[in-house]
Amino acid sequence: MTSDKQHQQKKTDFIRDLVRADQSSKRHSGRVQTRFPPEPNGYLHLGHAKSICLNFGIAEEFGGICNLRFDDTNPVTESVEFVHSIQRDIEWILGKQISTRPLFASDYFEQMFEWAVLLIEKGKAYVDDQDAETISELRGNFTEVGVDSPFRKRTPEENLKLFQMMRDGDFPEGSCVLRAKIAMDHENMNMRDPVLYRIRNESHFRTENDWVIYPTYDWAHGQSDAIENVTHSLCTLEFESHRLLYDWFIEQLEIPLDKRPYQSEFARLNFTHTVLSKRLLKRLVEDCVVEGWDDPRMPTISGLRRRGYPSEAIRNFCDHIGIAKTNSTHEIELLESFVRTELNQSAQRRMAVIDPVKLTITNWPTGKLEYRTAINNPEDKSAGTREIPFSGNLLIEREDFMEDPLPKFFRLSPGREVRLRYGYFVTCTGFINDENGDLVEILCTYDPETSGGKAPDGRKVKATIHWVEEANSQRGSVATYARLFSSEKPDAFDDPFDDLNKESREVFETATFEPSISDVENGEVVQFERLGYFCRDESKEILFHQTVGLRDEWANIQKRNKSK
RNA sequence: UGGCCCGUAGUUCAAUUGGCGGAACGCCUGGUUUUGAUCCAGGAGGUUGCAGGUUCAAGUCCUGCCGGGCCAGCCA
Repeated sequence: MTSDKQHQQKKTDFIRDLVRADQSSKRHSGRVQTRFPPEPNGYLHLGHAKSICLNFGIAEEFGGICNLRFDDTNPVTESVEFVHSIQRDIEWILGKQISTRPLFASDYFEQMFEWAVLLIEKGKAYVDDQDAETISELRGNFTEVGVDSPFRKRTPEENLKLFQMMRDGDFPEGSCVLRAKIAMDHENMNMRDPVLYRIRNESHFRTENDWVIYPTYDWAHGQSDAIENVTHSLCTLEFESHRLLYDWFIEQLEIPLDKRPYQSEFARLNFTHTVLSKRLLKRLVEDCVVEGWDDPRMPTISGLRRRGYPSEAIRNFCDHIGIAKTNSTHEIELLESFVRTELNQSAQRRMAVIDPVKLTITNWPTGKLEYRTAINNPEDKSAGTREIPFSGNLLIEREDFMEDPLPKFFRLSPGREVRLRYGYFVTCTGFINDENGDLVEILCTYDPETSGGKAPDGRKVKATIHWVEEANSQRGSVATYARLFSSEKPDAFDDPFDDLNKESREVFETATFEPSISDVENGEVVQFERLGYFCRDESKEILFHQTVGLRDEWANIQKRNKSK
């Protein structure tokens, strides 16, 4: 972590270099202001986390502010539900409240209308009566120039009158639009007379029925930045070719130099084994592949929060990956390693057996129950200790026993001695299978001299396994998770859903826990020793979601053997 | 097909702006360990997309190629 912090201090990505240069050359009088501009039409995901850390981070580093602005220019898809979820997710990612109140592009509708009027007066915009299909056809393509609309030469007076009529609701939806008058033969397609306003007879979640014309994103975005005094308008690579258009608007509207936002573009975040497009995420929810936007398998902020990811880990991850213009896909393992680093420090340890099988200590005094002392967090002595009941009737992980042990399998098998964590050394003397040949019980003897897990004669065991005392155990469920998509790049499939991993969730409904599990609060993450980190669900019953597993050398050995 | 952007280790980023190509994660080996975890030490991994050019010196500057991304919504 130290090396990361050092790295961060001298970190110079191309955007910070630019901001630093602008600040020292006194552009905008040295002021730095950014913004995070989501559209309230869906839930935030990991890609947004990168942008949130960037925008709020730069504002903080350079002594400026970063506003949350909702780009609510399309009443068809947006709703107040998303406003709330977005705000909550941002504050969770940031680990603190946003210091400024949220802003809305819809608050600037009147100003944008006036600017559109100005453009018309300058002869730089016109009302076009062509339908959407015709406009598209006449726009041309990469090799052919576009063709002027027959309505392109309408006079400013006529356009002014028609635009006012559009606003007044005199025309049906789709009958006309307001277009910028730039150049139909421009090599940049975005400059071929883009649409500025369209008619939508829809109620907007904030302006309600005040408007029937709505600005397009292209028309609204740069001007919203200018209104808010944004100095550095940071966005993803796909808006690179729009920058020319945004600058053209600002120039035409004669926005003063010190109020002009300057756009820089960075690569969006991608991960292996998942998708990060709103469209596909929405489909996962609607097709019931997952159980909602906050399903622990979703790469949404709410999904990760439910799964137990610490926001600190996400922030550290974003700091670590930096920003660049190279399209890139990160290994999801890298994020997970940040999660482990964080949780290893903070999570209390508990014992749980998620796939239990009986272990009976045959030489244990009948009816005897004793308590063993366990350390809550070896990385944090202040977390203290707790007492765990122990007897001759235990449950252990089915995985921790093999009748015929594979090479390098160190755990229990007939004749072998292992340590029960915080308990005693036990030696397997036998096992019982049912009529189907399935293991139902393991028989052991214990060595009373090894109380606390140490042998006075100094003999060693190769494995320590976890356990739960049966009579005093708590019962509940544990869900473990695997990748939602099997391949590294599901986007490479014609339909990424063909790559869905059908076994992305496994629920252990007969999981057992040590009694102190009831102290774990909803939403809290604990480490189940030797299993991984698990987050308690908000539900009343005992239910844990696997946050991330521990690094697992045994699993690596098995994987290697398989591929041989 | 036109325009714009991007190519450095398996992955993601560095390289004091033209001066001996490094780090993190992953992988491998060893040590420590009452979690096969953590922690510690070490290792493998590179023709800097390719070919020219400028220069005492090029990952960095120039030219050409190759590969990838984005743009032809009244989505954002």
